[in-house]
Amino acid sequence: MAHITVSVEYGLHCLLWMIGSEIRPMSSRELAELQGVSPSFVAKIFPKLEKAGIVRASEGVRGGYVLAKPAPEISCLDVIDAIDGKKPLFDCQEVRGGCVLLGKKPPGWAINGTCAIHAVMLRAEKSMREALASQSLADVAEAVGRKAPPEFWNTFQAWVDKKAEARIGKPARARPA
Amino acid sequence: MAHITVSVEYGLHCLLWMIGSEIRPMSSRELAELQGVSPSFVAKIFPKLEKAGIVRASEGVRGGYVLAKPAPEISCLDVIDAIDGKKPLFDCQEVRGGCVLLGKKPPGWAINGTCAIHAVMLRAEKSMREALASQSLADVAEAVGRKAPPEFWNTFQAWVDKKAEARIGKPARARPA
DNA sequence: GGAAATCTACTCGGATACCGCGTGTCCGAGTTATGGTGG
DNA sequence: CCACCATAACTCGGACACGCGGTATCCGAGTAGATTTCC
Repeated sequence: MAHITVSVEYGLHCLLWMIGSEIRPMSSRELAELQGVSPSFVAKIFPKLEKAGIVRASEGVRGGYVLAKPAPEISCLDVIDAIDGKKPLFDCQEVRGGCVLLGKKPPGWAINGTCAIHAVMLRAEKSMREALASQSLADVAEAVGRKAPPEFWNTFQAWVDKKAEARIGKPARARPA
Repeated sequence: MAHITVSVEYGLHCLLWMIGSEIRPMSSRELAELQGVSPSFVAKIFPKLEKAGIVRASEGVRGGYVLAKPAPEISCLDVIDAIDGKKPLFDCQEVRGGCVLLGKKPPGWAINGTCAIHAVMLRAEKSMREALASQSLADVAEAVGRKAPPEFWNTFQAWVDKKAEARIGKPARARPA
């Protein structure tokens, strides 16, 4: 298990597919099927992205999710914090205050301010977060687009259109009984 | 639970206490008692530090651990990797290869090279590791020493000496039967 | 022919099990220093 | 007085349970669209 979870990975991949599809919402089921991952799991991720203001949900038979902001304004860090909940790199246990030499009531110099070890971790965490914040969804999408051949996007668009059409024209068919 | 574990925290705190005590080894029990943490847990950590070449173990009744290198040559990153085992920040599941549009045998352009999302994570991980590698045990110890009053170190030395004396003069007393 | 009601299938959203890693504890093997014993 | 030996307590080192967070799944509430029916 790594610090950045699989949920974040799925979320980022989904968001990349959603770029350019701001008009026609994509459902969590479509996104899951497209990538060959568990639909239930993907469905669990998106409510978090919606609460964070990264995507906007629309309900109903032709509903789904749409990016709530332009891709350049969504950073990887935003997605990570939205899904994993801003969990810290390091959880200081305040060991310094438990030293037997300090007694039950440690003096101020021992517990005031930030623990020196914690400070190192905070600096490292800041570097990490800055690196993640500097990369937007658009940046990542551009890197992906540089590799895929142009024809692939036509194939993708055709797949989306086919799925969109399959969602209409079926309801209220001949009554079972 | 955070990415950097409590084991690392305990290990770093112990190593800080060991600086300057290169002659008289400190046992894992002493280090635990000094800080008011579980002796069993501390004892579980040190074998990893020894295998990584950070500390040197000596056995027997007056045994214990000693820093294997000068404090300025031990970085926080060394300790983290030694205890937590160089676990990555992000574990890429290669989602890109599972896209249904690519079929069972994805073309080379889709799976060659590093996944774009993975690349972002690797850059962030590199930044984090560099920040951790730039801080040595000596640096952290200096930050701690700047806060503690000089008298405190005398108290600490006295405590160590008392513990060292308590370890001798007891074995082989009058036979029970 | 037009408009309202109904019905279906789809959507989101949260609540519920399973599993693996980290935390915490314990016990066994080996070694060193001590104290006594014999020469 | 010196060298040897047995003893005991301490050390390290790895193997064994408990609990929490992440992964994966399922089911219920609500909504938009299409069909059907009635005027």
